[in-house]
Amino acid sequence: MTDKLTGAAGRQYVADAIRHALRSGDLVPGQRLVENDLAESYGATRGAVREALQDLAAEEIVEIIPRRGARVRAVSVEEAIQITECRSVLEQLCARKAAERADGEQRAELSRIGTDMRQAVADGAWDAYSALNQRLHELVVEASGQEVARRHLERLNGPMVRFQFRLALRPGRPAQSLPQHLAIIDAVVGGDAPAAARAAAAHLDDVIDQLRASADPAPTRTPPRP
Amino acid sequence: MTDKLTGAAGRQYVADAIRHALRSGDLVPGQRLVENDLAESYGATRGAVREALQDLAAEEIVEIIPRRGARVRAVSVEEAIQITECRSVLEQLCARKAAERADGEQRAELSRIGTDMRQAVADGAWDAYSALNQRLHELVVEASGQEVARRHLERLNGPMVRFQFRLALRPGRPAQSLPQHLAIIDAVVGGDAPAAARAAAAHLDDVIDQLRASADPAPTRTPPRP
DNA sequence: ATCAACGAGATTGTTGACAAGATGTTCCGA
DNA sequence: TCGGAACATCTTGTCAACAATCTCGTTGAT
Repeated sequence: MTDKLTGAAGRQYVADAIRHALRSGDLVPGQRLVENDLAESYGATRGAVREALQDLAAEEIVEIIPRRGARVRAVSVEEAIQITECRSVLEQLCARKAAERADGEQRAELSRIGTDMRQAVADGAWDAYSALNQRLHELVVEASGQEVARRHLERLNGPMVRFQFRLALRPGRPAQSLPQHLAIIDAVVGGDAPAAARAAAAHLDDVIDQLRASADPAPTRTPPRP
Repeated sequence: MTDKLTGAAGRQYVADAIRHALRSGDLVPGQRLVENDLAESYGATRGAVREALQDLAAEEIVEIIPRRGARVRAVSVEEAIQITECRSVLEQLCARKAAERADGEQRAELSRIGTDMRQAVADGAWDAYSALNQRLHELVVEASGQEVARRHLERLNGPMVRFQFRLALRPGRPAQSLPQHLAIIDAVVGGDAPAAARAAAAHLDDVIDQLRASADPAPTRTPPRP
C-alpha cells in the first residue's frame, strides 16, 4: 500500500486526476466535489485536495463557494464564445510571430502535420486528427516564442474541454476545419506573417460560428434542476 | 487590539497589502517574503498569509519555490514586452467590441475622460493623468462586455506595476500618449470598430517601443566603439 | 587562505483534532 | 398536505504544535 499523497506531489496529482475525470465525463458540471471523498478516492490527504481545488479554481475549472465547497463550474455558450474570442486574438499573435521566427525543424514538423492531417481526414481517423489538431496549435504557440501567450492560452482552454468534445463530434467537422488548418500551416511555413494571422482568425471565427450554432435555438426552455 | 485576520478575509487583505507594497516600492523584486513576518506585520494568521501567497503566485506576482519560500518575482524587459503584446491584442478586441456595444452613458464618460486628459496634460497634473489613463482602459474593457478578456487583462497587469512606474516617469511621455488615448476615445465614441482596434494597437505598439528603448539605450544601430 | 563538514537557528510543510457553518430529516401543529 | 422548528449529520475552516528542510555562520583540516 503506497503512502498517501501529500503536499506538492498530491496537489498536482489530484488536480490532474480531476482534469482528466472532467475530460472523460466522469465529472459533470455542477457536481459537488467533497474534499473527503476526493482524498479517499485518490489516496491523498485532505490538505492536498484543498490545494488542488484552489489551483483548479484559479484555472476557473471549478468554483469554490465559501463554507459550501467546490463544484465543477458550468460554462455557458456565451462564455465559451468569449473564451474563443480571446483565444482568437492570442493565436493570431502567435501565428504571426511563428511565421517570423519558426526554425527549420518547426516548419518541417508543421508540414508533416499538414500531410498527416489530410491523411487522417481521408481515412476517417477522428482521434488521430484530433491529436494532430492539438499538436498543431501547440507547435504554433511554441514556435512563436510567446511564453506569456502560451500560459494564457493554456488557462483559456481549461474550462473549454466540454465544448471541444461537443464540437469535435459534429459530423463533417474535420472536413470543414481541415482547409483552415492547412491555411495556417502554409502561411507559417511560408513565413507570411499577415496571412498566418488571417488564417488563424478565420479558423477561430469559424469555431465561434459553430459555438453559436450549438446554442439552443429555443433558449427560453429551462432545463430541470437536479 | 483587533482580532487576527483569518481565512478568506485575511487572504484578500494580505494579498492586497502586498500588491500595494509592491506598487509603492516597499517591496522590490527578489525580496524574500517570510510567512511569519508578513503575518506579524499585517496582523493575520500564517494560514491566511500562505493562501494569499498562493494567490499572488497564481497571478505571477510572486514566485514560490518549494521549501524555500516566496520571493517577489523579477520581470525581465523581454517578458514585459510579451505581456504588452498580449495586452495589445486583447485590448484591440475590447476596443472593437466597445465601439460596437458601449451604451450612451459609457460613451459620455469616455468623452469626459478625453477632455479631462487634455486638461491634465496642459496643467502638468501627472497623477491625475495617470488615474484617467487607468480609468480609460478599464472603461473600454467594461464597455466591451468581454468578461473573459477583462479577467485576463487583470492578470497580465499584475506583474507590470514596476514597469508602468518606470515608463510613466519618462519626461514627455504623457504628451506623447495623449493623442493615442484621444484616438481610442474618438473611435469608440464614434462607433468605428476597426478604427478603435487600430488606435488601441498603435497605442500599445508605442508602449512596446518605449519598453524596448528602456532596455537597451544603444541598440544595434550604434556599433560598439573601438 | 580555501574548502568542506557541521550544527544552531530560521522557515516552510504537514497533521490531526476541533470549531463553525450548511444540509438534510423528522416530527409536530394547523 | 403543508410549513417550519428542532435536531442530527455532513462538510468545510481554523489552529497550534510538530516535523522536515534550508540557511548561514563557525570550525577545523589541508
